[in-house]
Amino acid sequence: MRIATYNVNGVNGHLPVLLRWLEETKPDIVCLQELKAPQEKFPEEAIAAAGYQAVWHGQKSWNGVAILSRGHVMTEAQPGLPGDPDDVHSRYIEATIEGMRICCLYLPNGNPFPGPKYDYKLSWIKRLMLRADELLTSGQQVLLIGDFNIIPEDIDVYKPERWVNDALFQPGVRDAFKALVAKGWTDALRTLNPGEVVYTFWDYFRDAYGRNAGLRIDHFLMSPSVAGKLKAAGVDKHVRGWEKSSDHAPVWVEVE
DNA sequence: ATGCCGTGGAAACCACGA
Repeated sequence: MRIATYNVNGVNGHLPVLLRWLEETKPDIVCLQELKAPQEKFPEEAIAAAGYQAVWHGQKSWNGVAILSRGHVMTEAQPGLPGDPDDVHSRYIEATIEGMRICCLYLPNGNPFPGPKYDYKLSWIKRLMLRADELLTSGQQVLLIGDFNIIPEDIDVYKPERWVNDALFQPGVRDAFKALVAKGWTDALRTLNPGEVVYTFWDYFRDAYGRNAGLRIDHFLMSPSVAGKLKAAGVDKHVRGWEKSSDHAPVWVEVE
């Protein structure tokens, strides 16, 4: 089974690229982030015509997340990350597919650092870690998937020294990612590509993609029972080179 | 060293992204 994640940077603005990629790679499960569309403007019909059932949590202008399933029953969809009833951002949705709890997340960017946006990022991470603890102790098969807006290590950014003041590269958020791994979550891309440069995002300007000046910020974290079935992981890097592409590339894993 | 590009929504610019 192939599971993928893709920050689409506007699900309607980049719909042709999304549909082309779905047709080309036909993943079984897809997590989408940055829909940038209100609930009623999600392109449900086009996604259905491509063969996918969908659940989503939209928001006007910004954020927005979705889970797509191709030929596998999707149940118990639950939007929202617990822990703060005042948080109105659409950044999190869970659903169950084939016995796996799929958690699709779009973690706050947090820039500029320091500041209230970075504080929001830290508080959001705290809530995510509480939910992650719950899911891990439940013993079920769980995947935390999406745009974490965290650069885990120096190898995950083209020039680490340029990112030391950036919210994506602060010790505070990198330590949180490390803590999740230490608790038993497997970083699928890093585990299957040890010591290799693997990017998932390239800026639109300065020909970042052409220069391969990228970041690894889209991640799969797997609970032990799923990690044991992990067979492959990679990035559909060529999609970033398509006309009218998102600034992220799709990322995928294969599980038994 | 830097939103240099791009999206969405409102208003012919602004907020936001990483």
